[in-house]
Amino acid sequence: MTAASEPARPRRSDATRAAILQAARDRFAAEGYERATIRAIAADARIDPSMVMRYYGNKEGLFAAAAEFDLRLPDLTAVPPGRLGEVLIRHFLSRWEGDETLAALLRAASTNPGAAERMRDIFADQITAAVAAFGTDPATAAQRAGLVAAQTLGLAFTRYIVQLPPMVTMTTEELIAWVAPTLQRYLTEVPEN
Amino acid sequence: MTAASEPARPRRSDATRAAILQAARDRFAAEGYERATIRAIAADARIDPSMVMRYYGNKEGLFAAAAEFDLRLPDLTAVPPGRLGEVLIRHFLSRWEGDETLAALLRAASTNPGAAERMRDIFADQITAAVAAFGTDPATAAQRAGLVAAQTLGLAFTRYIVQLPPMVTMTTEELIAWVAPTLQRYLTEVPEN
DNA sequence: GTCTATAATTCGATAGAC
DNA sequence: GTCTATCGAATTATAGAC
Repeated sequence: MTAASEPARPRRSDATRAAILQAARDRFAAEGYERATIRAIAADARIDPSMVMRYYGNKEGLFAAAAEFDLRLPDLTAVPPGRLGEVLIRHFLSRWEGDETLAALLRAASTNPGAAERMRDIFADQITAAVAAFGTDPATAAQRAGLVAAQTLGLAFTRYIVQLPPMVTMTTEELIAWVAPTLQRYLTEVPEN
Repeated sequence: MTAASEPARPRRSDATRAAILQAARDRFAAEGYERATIRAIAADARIDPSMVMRYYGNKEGLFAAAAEFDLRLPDLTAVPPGRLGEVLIRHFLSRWEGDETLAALLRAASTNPGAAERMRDIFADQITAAVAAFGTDPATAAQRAGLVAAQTLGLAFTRYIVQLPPMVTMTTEELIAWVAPTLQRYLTEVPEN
């Protein structure tokens, strides 16, 4: 048994696996879960479709591997309290401009239950933890995190998926100027009711 | 030629057509465009699959007919200027709670280009017109409309599609209290940059 | 108007040679 | 590790009987 504990030796198939994952992200991001076919992904990666099955078992396993995503949220306790909203939206925009994994998740989450569950885990857990960590009113931390996710995902959905003209045209700085105060309020202000 | 101009005489097939459209909305809303099959829709409507083809030509035609949607935005010029955000979000929530057409559009727009185009038309045209009508800074009217659509669709996406727990749990009044000030700012306040 | 039968594709997944 | 061949199932869409 020479397996299970050799992180040092790169397998020869690692390049193939990486090519498959990259092609899978592209296809899932562009076409969603159902329309992205294993055959097309394999063709993009210049390998045989059966290799995809061999490495990832089935289509769901491939998606699970391709849709791994970490928001990489910064430590909000180290941010000046008045600039939390700006830091957050700036981070989100830079995090997913140029990484199509989020687009793949967004498109797939609309129709695939597994993808929706992953989206719940990512946004609920990671944002809730970040929001709860810096301590505004623990009783409403989950609500605040949900609202941040709603505004953030709405921006991504309209800008990258539906591509509403004004949302596509705006520069990132314009978006930040508009949305930062919204997130700031969701994070720090006391509800009115 | 007795056709083309008899809006008075109800065809005997109208009940069938209505049943098909209702079943189509249900399926498209629950499963998205690709996974909703004509066979399943026909079975729900208790008719033969070929009838769907006969009435609507093909799957895209069926979706186009089923996804007809009007936001029915109120006349914003008749609203007290300080309550625009609240009126808008309250209207949105009541408009689509209980009408699955929006859910069908949201799910389908993620993967179907035609559905995305329809979503652009609805939200860009209808909201832009409503925003432009009451006259805050015409130069940024399109941006404001886009931001309203982003926050609104993000709410719908997280509450009805992805079903983030906090967004599902909140009551409509809680949502209104949180989101109304956001829309109010997008509609009426001057950008900071 | 309604249904049967089926054409024509396409897909995920498997078996097995090399 | 890689590929060929193919199965079995599901889909949209069509042709045509009644």
